Amino acid sequence: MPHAAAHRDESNDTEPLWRAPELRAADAMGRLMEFWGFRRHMGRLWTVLYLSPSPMTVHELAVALRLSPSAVSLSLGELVGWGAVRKTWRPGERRDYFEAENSIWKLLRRVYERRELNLIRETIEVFVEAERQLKDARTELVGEDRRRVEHMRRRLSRLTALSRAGERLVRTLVAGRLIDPAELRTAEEQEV
Amino acid sequence: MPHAAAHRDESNDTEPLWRAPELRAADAMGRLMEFWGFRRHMGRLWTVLYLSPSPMTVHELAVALRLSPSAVSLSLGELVGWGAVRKTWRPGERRDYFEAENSIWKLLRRVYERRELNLIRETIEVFVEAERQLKDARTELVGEDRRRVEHMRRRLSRLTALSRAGERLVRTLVAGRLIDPAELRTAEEQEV
DNA sequence: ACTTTCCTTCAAGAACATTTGAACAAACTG
DNA sequence: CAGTTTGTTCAAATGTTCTTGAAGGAAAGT
Repeated sequence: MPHAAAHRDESNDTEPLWRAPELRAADAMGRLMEFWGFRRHMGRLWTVLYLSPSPMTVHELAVALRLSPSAVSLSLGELVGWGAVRKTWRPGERRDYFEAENSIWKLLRRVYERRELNLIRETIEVFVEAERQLKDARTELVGEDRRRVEHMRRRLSRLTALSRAGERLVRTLVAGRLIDPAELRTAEEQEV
Repeated sequence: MPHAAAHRDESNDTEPLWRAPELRAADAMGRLMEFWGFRRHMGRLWTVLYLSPSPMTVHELAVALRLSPSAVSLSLGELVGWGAVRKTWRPGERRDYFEAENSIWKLLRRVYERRELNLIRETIEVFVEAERQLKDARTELVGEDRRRVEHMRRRLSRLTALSRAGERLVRTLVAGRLIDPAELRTAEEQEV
């Protein structure tokens, strides 16, 4: 029987009743995750696993989301890398099962720590470096140009101060402590 | 003289000393903005305007960032739409000048209000709708399937609760009041 | 050892977004 | 009122990211 596997799939085309709402929720979360800078499919896959009462295989996920197994594998791998999904096994079976990390708070924290904090830090570094360059340039200039560069330097150091406030803010979030947005507001009001 | 304009540009290829640091800072901010879901150029343009002591024309911006005037015009228009840049005029002159909105806090607030808050609200709506669909499906099912759908419904309502907590959190941020990340943590721990 | 099943990797093709130059429009000038 | 300058819009070209099917490889069973 050459098309055994295919037949199995196609004969199973009586979709379960919950497929439609599952897809809707998964797509909504996919949109959110895409907006947050991840692949759309990562959010979709995670949601299906999160809603599922038991771990699922690549094939089951592919059927649920109408994706090719390779697409599933790709995004699933990334999710595992972020700790959003874990590989598990069932005693007798050989194939892999996947289950969602259920603590969203944990996930948020991990992403902010690994990704956003790094990005802010790198940005701050560039600002600081640019500020240094401006300082150097200033000594070679006089009159109009010098005043201009001095203005730029002041503005740039405001950006730096603001970014530092942002960094502190994210660190506070990750630590789960109270966040005061006023720090952002005042960071840009202070004179240099 | 056919190439008058071109000549004017090319003769002006002695870059001011501050061009390099300006570009670096603009690119760093562009990266940040891109990560935040805007065009890269929007961050770059805003930064150049923010650093500049006086409003600038489309042409000046194009030179500073090595962009075509059309690209500048496009992203500048979007920035104006977000209130991040304002059009101004000089008494005698005919051409448009652009200047940056300097209060970054104001900008953050506006974006969170207009964009992120909307996105969360739409997501919540879909979750609620999907939950309703599951409820409907539940009545038609028995045994294993019914338990499965009930599990999905519980999970989905946890997602909804969490999103609602997120929405409140953003609203608190916009209002400039103290944010308690613990609300997120506890939102997903509560039983339905 | 061979087969089967399952997952992953890869390269080609498709879909999508960005960038640009050209055409257009508006606002002033002589 | 024709001619310039300046900004915007649009369609074509370019570049980038996604998606997929085919090939490869690991693990378990025969």
